[in-house]
Amino acid sequence: MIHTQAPESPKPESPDNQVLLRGLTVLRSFAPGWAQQTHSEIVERTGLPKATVSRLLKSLVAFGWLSLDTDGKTYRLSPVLLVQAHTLRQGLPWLAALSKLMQSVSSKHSINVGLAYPDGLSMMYVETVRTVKRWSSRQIVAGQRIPIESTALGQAYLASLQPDALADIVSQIKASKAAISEASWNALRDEIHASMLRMQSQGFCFASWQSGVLAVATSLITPQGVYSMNVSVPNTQLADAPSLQDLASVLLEMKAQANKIVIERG
Amino acid sequence: MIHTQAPESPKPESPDNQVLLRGLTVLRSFAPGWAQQTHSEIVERTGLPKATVSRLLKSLVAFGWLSLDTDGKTYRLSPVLLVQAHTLRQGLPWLAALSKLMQSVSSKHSINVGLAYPDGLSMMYVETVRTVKRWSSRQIVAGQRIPIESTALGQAYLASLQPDALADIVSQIKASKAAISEASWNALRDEIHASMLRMQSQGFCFASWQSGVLAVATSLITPQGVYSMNVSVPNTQLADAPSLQDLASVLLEMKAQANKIVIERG
DNA sequence: GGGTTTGTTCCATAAGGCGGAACAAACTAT
DNA sequence: ATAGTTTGTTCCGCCTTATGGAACAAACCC
Repeated sequence: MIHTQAPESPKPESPDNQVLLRGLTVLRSFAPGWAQQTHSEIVERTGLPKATVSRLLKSLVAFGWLSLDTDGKTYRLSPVLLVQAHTLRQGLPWLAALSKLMQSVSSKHSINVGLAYPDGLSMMYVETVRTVKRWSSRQIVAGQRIPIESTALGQAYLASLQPDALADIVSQIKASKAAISEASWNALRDEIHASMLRMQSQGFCFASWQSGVLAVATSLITPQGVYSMNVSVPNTQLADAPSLQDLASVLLEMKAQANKIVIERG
Repeated sequence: MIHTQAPESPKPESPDNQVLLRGLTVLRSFAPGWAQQTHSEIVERTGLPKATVSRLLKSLVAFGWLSLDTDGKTYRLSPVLLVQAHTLRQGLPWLAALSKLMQSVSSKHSINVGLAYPDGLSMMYVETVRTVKRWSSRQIVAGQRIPIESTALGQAYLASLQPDALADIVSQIKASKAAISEASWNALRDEIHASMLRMQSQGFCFASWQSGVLAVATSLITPQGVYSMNVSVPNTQLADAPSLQDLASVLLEMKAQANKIVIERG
């Protein structure tokens, strides 16, 4: 039905489920920073025709995936989505036990602990435990995304990939960074490479340029895919601040126990 | 495209967006207790034809809304959904401040505090704060659903409805309770009625038959719809346990402050 | 090694999605 | 008030693409 498309159209790829894709695209357009949108904003952000968006919005509201404010203009995701989030967590059989482990590690060492999952070129936090004592400047909560290429969390995931998959992601990253200079691109590339080696030899990795925070991360392989865990502390100069080595040993100990949990609760 | 439908089909209502509806139906079939499903389970639970489900699953995985386990058989919601949940919360402008309020109330009085939103015939927790001290038997987390008609939380919501909307919901509840006796239905009906009167006169309500827990609730009206808040404690016989009146006054005080928050952050 | 369950691909048919344009309604600035 | 602008909905003929039974393939299980 791609009436828009140029007439040549040599049947490119997958003629699959236009309507569904478009509806989900609208749902996706509600991303962090765009939690509420009007019809015209959605039209602009998705690039879909006015009439189409109008129809989709009506359906999405009727089906209970979007809700309309009392002003009759502002759309936002329906709170019912939280049920899905709840179900999702419930379906990760090892998550409950791992979450407890993360909490005990966090409170024992007064460090922040996070579990993340890859999402495109980002890592997305699935579960986080912050210590109250050492307050971190940025709020870190489940669902939040951070760049994949410049964080320990992301590099730990990259290190788990097969060479071809890695090459694919790296080229995507490069494409997304068209603006940066060749030199800093090379630096980034080297950084990633070094992290991979460190993962292989020592089992963890860290990203040197995360400002204000000292963090190490490692991967966690589950039947549901590759996740990534980190521990971090604000990068203070306090005397009792843990060293990189301290963090790494805590992390590796936690990883060992996490692996056991994942295997038990498959 | 309703090839299935009986041939009469006098064009009943809305011929709107079949594919989208069906795709979302599949997503919805991942409900609490059904966090992971195979193709055939989905076919059975949704009632859709095999071929259709096959196509939809392929699309939903490709679009990143479902994920497939490494066994190639088990589908579950993609962790990326947590981004949507995060966005959703971010889009409730008053939620962050209200959450802080809830936490301070909870820790000050050692009680559990909850915020919920109606979802069909259930109330769904949007935010919960449990005290560590008095441990409640049931785990209460965001996304969890509880019946609307037999809880303080639900009755507080019902009390906010217009008469016709209320009648509609009540008849739905009755329909869903076809099995119960006329007598206990009448008892339930009276209970709801009494709660409504209590809401109007005193501003809060409670449900007497929630076992093991003493809870009071009230409504919270926002530009995004009517929410419902409760405070509760395990129903112990301890000497220092708060009375119903204690809870109610805490709740009403909290409601007053919550209303201010909602108005400020509209 | 036959029978059952599970899942994918085919294919002719026509249902239902498509989007430009016309229309309606709500703001805004004179 | 009034004209112009922005925002959103409905119409409608065209035709793409969703549809589901059936055939097929694969895994599973006595």
